[in-house]
Amino acid sequence: MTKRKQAIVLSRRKPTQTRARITVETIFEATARIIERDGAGAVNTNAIAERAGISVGTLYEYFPNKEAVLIAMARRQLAEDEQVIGKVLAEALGRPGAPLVRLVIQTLMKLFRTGPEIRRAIMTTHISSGLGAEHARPVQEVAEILASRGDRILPERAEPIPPAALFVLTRAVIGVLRAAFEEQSSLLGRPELEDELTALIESYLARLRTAPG
Amino acid sequence: MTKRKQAIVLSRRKPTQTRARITVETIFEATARIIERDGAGAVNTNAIAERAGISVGTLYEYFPNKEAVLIAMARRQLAEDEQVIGKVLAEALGRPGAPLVRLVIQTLMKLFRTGPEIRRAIMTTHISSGLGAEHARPVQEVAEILASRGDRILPERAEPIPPAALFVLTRAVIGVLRAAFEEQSSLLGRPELEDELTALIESYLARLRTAPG
Amino acid sequence: MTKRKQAIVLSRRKPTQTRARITVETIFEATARIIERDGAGAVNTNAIAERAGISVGTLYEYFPNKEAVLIAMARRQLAEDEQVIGKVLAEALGRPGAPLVRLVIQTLMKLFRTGPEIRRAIMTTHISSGLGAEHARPVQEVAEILASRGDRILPERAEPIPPAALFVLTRAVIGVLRAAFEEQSSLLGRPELEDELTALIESYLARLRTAPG
Amino acid sequence: MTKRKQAIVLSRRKPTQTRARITVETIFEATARIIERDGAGAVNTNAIAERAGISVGTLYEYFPNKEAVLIAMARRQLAEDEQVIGKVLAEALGRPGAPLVRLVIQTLMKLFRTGPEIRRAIMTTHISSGLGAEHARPVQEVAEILASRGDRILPERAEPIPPAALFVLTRAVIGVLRAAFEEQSSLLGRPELEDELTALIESYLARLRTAPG
DNA sequence: TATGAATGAGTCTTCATTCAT
DNA sequence: AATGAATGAAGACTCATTCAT
Repeated sequence: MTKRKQAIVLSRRKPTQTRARITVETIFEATARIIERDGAGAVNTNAIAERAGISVGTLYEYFPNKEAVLIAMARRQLAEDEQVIGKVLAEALGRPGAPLVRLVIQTLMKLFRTGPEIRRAIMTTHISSGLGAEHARPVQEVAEILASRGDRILPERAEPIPPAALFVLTRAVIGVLRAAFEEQSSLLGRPELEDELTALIESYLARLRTAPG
Repeated sequence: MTKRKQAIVLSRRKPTQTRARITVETIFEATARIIERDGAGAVNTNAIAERAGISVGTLYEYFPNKEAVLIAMARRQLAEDEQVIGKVLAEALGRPGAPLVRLVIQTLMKLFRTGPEIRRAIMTTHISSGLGAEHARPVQEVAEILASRGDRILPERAEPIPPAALFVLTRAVIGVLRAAFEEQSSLLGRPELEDELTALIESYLARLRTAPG
Repeated sequence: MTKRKQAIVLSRRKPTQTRARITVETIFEATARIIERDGAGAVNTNAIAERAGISVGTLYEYFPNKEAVLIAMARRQLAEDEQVIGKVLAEALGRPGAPLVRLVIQTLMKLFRTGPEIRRAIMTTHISSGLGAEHARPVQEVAEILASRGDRILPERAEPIPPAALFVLTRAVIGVLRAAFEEQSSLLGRPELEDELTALIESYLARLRTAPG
Repeated sequence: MTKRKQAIVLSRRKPTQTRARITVETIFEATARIIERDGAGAVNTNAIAERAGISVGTLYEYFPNKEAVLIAMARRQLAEDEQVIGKVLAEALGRPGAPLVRLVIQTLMKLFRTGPEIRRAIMTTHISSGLGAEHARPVQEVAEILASRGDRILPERAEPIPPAALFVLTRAVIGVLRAAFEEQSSLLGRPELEDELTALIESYLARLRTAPG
């Protein structure tokens, strides 16, 4: 019995996981499309399953409940955001003189511009589920990198940026962007917003540089 | 019949309006308590009516649908916020040397700290209903006042603050505060947050002062 | 049609093989544990298979449907009960002067006391499936033995005990015990119950002895 | 649909409590008919509502959940049983020389004979819900009356019947009857069953009369 | 104006059963 | 023989809204 069981586990492992990933992806895709076409209110498990071309039962094989689908989507989105920003940052850090803050903000703006409806819907669930803190992770990550690279960003400052400053820095950025897309502000596409947001952060960083530790 | 009806309406107008205001207030109060005690998910018209001590029918006499209740609450909250901030600002402007920005931020922080659950719930509906822009009104108002009082806030600047700058300014502030309470950050009660947020705004204002129009 | 009702075929494969018997036993064991831990409502084929360490498919290889599992369990339990009582009876009959009725009742009480939840659940299904008559078989068997041994139990009586009397006798005993454990009566563990039940049967037997055939 | 609506209109005219009673009765009636026609497994809230000519919502206005409907039915049945038996008993006690035990058993048999499917279904739920003890109430009541009327039933006995004896007495009777209808025994309609059950109880009572307190 | 019983479409979720591997 | 992912019908329950009184 034990022998057979182990053999099966080993042999089925790979194909199962690949198929699972595909199914999950299909579910996310279906959910996104529903939000896009009919609004967040139209999201329900039956609709998701139908659009995904699977049965509700299968959906529930992958997620314990409806909320879990949205949370997983939010997390995946956040992880993707992190990746994108990380890549931009890495590239910029390797290029002396690159406008770091502006680049990051540009990247964030681009992210927020694509599929804002979907982003809003999944993030709302995410926050409602008490997972709001995860929300700022992509920017937080960047901020931490910038903070640790004090020699480049804040050359005159030896001490690390205090937590409150980091919090303000990151939440200010995403707060402005969130507001812009929540309000469907016409500024979202415009360079002024990018300029001002960059100015906000840079002036703050300049202050941090000279502020008493 | 019509004649008499009108006469009655005219004669009862004032008491009726007072009663209406009381009923509306009772509905708001009931809704707030439900959110507070059982979460936003427990809010439904029957529950509101029951807790308010009225019938669902009456509720629908005052509001066309459930969403309208939440929107009205959000608007009232926003109006109240405006009042509070306006008062603080007026007082501060009358007192030369008062730390305007800090005072406003302190006031905002206090507002966000009280009944965060309720605030979040009604604001979420508000935003979902596409009314997100109203959301920033209290701060916007202040910002506009400050901007128009350029002589005091931005003495060296003649031109009005551009819209994008105003947007960034206001949304950064509420974005930070929103994040703090959505994430239930321990920073919410602490003076560091106030300090850093004040610093953020003041450094930005300083930059605006000297920036090319 | 997902939930296809099949004709009652009690088992698909004959457990002639040792492995088959082990698998069936494992299924019973798993079912019993689920009832014990989470109640009869938690019994479902997927859960049984999972806990039994087999796949649902395998379960369906041994039983045509869920109901069949419970019925088979009930029957096995009943057969076990019969065995136990038969052994007690045989031993008592070989020992002149042994309190037959009391011994049987003691044995029955002990049986009902162990795993009452499981017993109830499987017996309920058993009865619902119209197999209630089998339910009294262990006691019936005993009663028939006693009846046939009229010379010892009812010495003055030549004729066999009529069916109605046998029915009343047997069902009264199991009825009292069933009630005791269904009502979770505190009497279940007490000697008074045993005494009174013995008295009930003995007084009835005494009457039968003298009653007109 | 129109038909139903009118019926509702008519019933709405009556006082609230009367209407409620009627609705509850309609729900019970519908449930009983479903059990009768399609078995206990066919009972579901939508079916009940449909057959009752009301909406599911209305059903849930009267009962918190499906189980509650069955429990309420069981309780009403039990109360009715009590009433019937009480009446028979009162009448018999007023008539010296009346065969009390036999009359009660006759009455019980008649009760068990009518609508056995329904009785079984609602009583099964009742027991599953841990309310099994209520199940014996009608007979218990009678037994207590008989016990307190010791002068008539057990003239030589001064002390009250001990609880265990009462338990055995009552559960034996309902146990036999329950078995008879659960097994759909052909004895249910026959006088032999009545005779033997009466004999069982009377011989036990005779023993109790002379037994040491 | 107020009432609140009634409505019923809509949602989530479960689970017995199948079948391709 | 065994597997277990997939199925999808079914069912419990909710709640925004209406309307006759």
